[in-house]
Amino acid sequence: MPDPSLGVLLFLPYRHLEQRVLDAVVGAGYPITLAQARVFQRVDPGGSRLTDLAAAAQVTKQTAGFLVDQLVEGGYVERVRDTTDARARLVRITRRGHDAIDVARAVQDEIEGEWRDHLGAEAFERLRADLLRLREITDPWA
Amino acid sequence: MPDPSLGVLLFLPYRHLEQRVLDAVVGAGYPITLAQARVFQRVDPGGSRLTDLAAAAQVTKQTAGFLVDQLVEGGYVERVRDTTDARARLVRITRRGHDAIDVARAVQDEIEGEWRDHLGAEAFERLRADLLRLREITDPWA
DNA sequence: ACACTTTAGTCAGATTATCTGACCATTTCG
DNA sequence: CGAAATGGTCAGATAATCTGACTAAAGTGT
Repeated sequence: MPDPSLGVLLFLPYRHLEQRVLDAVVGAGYPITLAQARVFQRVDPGGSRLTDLAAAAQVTKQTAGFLVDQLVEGGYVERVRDTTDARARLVRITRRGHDAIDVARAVQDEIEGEWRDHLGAEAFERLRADLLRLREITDPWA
Repeated sequence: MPDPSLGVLLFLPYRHLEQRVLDAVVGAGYPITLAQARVFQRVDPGGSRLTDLAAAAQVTKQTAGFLVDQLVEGGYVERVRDTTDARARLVRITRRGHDAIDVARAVQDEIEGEWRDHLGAEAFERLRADLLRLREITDPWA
């Protein structure tokens, strides 16, 4: 396959990372699906509203609600009252959720280390910086 | 959101690109779903076996077969005999499929142009080169 | 203060994508 | 040749996602 598109080039390492992190988290005793993890990843440390989660994960609020229900079931998050708005509730990360995040972060650091070794520290930091700049024009939330 | 992970940083532009390309292709009169497109994207110009498509797209061959059926239905690909192996068939891109690809490629070029403008030509080429190197250790097919 | 509009979230039902397991036909290899 | 591997399909189950309709609370303008 000659000259893969930038889209594919972005996707390949993304999927590699995602899959390895997911495998590690599940393997460490935190069963979770990919779809659940994609929402979980977006939960703000201070708690998130369902609507915001849905927007960030680019799914409907129904889908987000469905997945949050499962995350609650798994013990990773809890729903608490939003004292500032009686319609809303906040999705908040539990202790167990934080434990799972710790596992994820460790694997992520490990993988980033591999990438740094392969590219060289300079190129690695450059890559990160370039991606951050790209985010400015590709992330509606940035 | 401070300091997003590299995973997220890779994902954001990827999704942006994918969504815009998909919207354009569908808008140009080539209805296709995301899942179908992800398989379609992997069809080799010379034709691909289902098993290879499945591996490249990281789905089971049943799923790949299901999606290829729909691509055939949409007129984007056809299944032809593989003269070298009577068990196999080749998935081959049709004329209509190539037309759809032309639309996709045009949008993709447009987006890459935007990125190049934003990052500067030098950084853009660097990014592409770094991602190519990253592919060496993240793509089982490279 | 009251009607109107917007926002947060849920309920119900349908569709799409995906998997596992079992199976058949053909090819490859000892 | 016979056993094992390979390419693919069939059947059935589950996961993820959507659209549409709805309730309740908040915000807005006169």
